[in-house]
Amino acid sequence: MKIVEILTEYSTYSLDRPFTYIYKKEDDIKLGYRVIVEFNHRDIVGYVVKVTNSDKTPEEISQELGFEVSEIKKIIDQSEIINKDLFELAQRISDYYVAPFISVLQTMLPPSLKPSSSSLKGPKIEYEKYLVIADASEEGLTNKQIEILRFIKEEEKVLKREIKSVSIVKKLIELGKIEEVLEEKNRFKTPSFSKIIPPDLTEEQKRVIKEFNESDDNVYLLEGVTGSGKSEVYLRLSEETLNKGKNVLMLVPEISLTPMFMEYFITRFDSDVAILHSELTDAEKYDEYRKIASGKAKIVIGVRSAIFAPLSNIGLIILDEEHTESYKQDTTPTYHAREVAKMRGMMHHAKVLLGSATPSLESRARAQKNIYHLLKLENRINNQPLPKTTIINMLDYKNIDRESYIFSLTLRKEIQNCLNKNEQAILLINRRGYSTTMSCRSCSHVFKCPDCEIPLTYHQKDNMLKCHHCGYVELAPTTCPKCGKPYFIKTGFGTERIEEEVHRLFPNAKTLRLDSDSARVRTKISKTIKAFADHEADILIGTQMIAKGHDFANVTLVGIVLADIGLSMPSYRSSERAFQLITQAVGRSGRGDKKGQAIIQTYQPSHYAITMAARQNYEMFYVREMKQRKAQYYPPYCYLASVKISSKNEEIAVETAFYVAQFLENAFKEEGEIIGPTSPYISYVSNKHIRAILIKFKNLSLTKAHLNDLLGVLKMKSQIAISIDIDPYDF
DNA sequence: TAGACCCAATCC
DNA sequence: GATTGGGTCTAC
Repeated sequence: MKIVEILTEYSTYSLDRPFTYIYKKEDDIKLGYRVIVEFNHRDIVGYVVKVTNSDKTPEEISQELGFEVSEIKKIIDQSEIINKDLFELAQRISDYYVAPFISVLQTMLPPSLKPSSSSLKGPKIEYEKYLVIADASEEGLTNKQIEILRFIKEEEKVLKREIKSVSIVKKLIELGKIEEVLEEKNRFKTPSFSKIIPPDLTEEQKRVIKEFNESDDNVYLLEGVTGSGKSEVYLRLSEETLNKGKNVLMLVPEISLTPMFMEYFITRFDSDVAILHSELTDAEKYDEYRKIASGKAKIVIGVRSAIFAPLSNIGLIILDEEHTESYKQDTTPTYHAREVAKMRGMMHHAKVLLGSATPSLESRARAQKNIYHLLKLENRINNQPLPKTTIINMLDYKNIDRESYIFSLTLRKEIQNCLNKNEQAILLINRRGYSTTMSCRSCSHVFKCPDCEIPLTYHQKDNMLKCHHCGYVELAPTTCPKCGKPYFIKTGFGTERIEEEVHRLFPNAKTLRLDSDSARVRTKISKTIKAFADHEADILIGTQMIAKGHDFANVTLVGIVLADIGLSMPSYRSSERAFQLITQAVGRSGRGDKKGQAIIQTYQPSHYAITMAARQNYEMFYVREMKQRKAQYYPPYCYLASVKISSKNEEIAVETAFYVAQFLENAFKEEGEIIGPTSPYISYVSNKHIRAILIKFKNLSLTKAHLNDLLGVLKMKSQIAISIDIDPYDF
């Protein structure tokens, strides 16, 4: 008999420990298998973390442990779902981010494999039936049968469903002439492209590649202005890694960038590429995952969670646009792909390459201190000039177009010029939907989310009001629920409104819109990007999704409709975020032979994030912002951790938050600075009141110990939920 | 995390 | 007296 320790599928701190079961049957049961067990009157999925043999009877074991042990009901897997490396990685992540271990496993694995009941409904391996020859002798067969037999012999292996003569096939199988074999089917079809000859490298690129190769350092930061050819460096270094027989893991910040990189890799290398991102169906994810795990893929491209790809023998991990916030997960486990990449790099002795035109301050500061090896590309390819940039002060009436309060005179004129020359433009507005608020014209009633109490965004396309924080939606009303009048005011604008304005002012321009609303339709993102690249539209309107990394040769104008969004956000990173977004967006202009320009509309024309982004001057921004961070004591000068307390009952939330703050004050004393409790920017989401406490500290292991103590004390409390975020972004 | 269990409020 | 709802407890 075996004593088996399992973790339950429940991802909560109070259950983050093994539970003991027994298994009497002979079947193999090993660490890393999923099982079904009864747990508190319910069948759930468990994950095996330890198996020991025992001669004792169940009664003796129960006696010894002091509780009744029950039996494992069923074994789900025949092999471990993750390998040893990933298991160890999960432990490190759980430890670093103070997250329940099972929550890490659940984020690492595709829907079909995760230790959770939902995985049982997920797609399974799909097989395809093939026919092969078992006995090629033709004696006693009819001519028709011989025809089919010879055909299969010729082809060696034939898809069963492709042979129409079902009855003959059946007969041949009966006679033992041919037999069926099952092969796993891959539901994701990697597109094919014809191979291209790599471009010549610039002297700068050669120097950077040489420096990378000659160094033994682990982590590199490749800082290169937009258009300086970072992608080509990634490709060359990947090639060398593959030639050494090692594999490459490449992370991109947005789904919209995977097709581009996939094409780059496929057109250059013969090795198999696997893709992991949310445009894939669960079945496709599962197949790609198995393809990687079985060693069939040498290159993996994907977004944040692809850092968990079961790729072995990794030689190089690349994070493109390493500053991107989407690399940080904001739910438990609140991991950052860069940190995980570093952990994996250490474990595999793989080099980690972080690339960006606008590195995050943390990374750049580390490079400054030689923790990362700094590599620089200072010039654009072919010495293309940087786009000419104009900042438009929207407060100045002279700039205002009387026919449009959204576009300034300059932007409107330049869009027209761009269209006249048959060139393309990108308009960036970092806000989706039509209007940011909707209110009643007669009684001023503002439509708000019933669960979060923040104004609802009006979406014209489906005529609905949506909450951008919790996902609440309702049909847009025809009359005011308060006073019954049918007239409304819509203030503030988003992507939909810009698109409408463009149609009004430039009726002949063809437009495409891309934001996370379009991401709801599978493959919409990649299709839109392709359509724009093929010049099927003149103007692309979108959120930050379109600002990063794309290489559209015919784009000569980038308009940032309102650069201030984000600057007013209450976060210590808001300037950095705005600077990066604007710099990246400006960099989309003039990447081909034609000269590009960018127009930045703003109400804060002298804000340093905006002026320095306009000049694409990262170094000056870095120095300026580091001063700011030092003065206010924020990262990279310290570490941050946040504790969020949420409850349906506001009083309990507040009370607990004060208790937690006090507990942490006592624990840290001089070792850290406790801020709060505070009401976060959004303090009421999905019917829950939230309070937060911020810890600024230097000693990470000490902090984790204190946080674990806190969890120990708080475990028993009901009606409250607690979440911990290490290196939070929303403060 | 989610059901069982307990107690109190509420209904007819 | 039965039913419903909320809060608390606990799991191997």
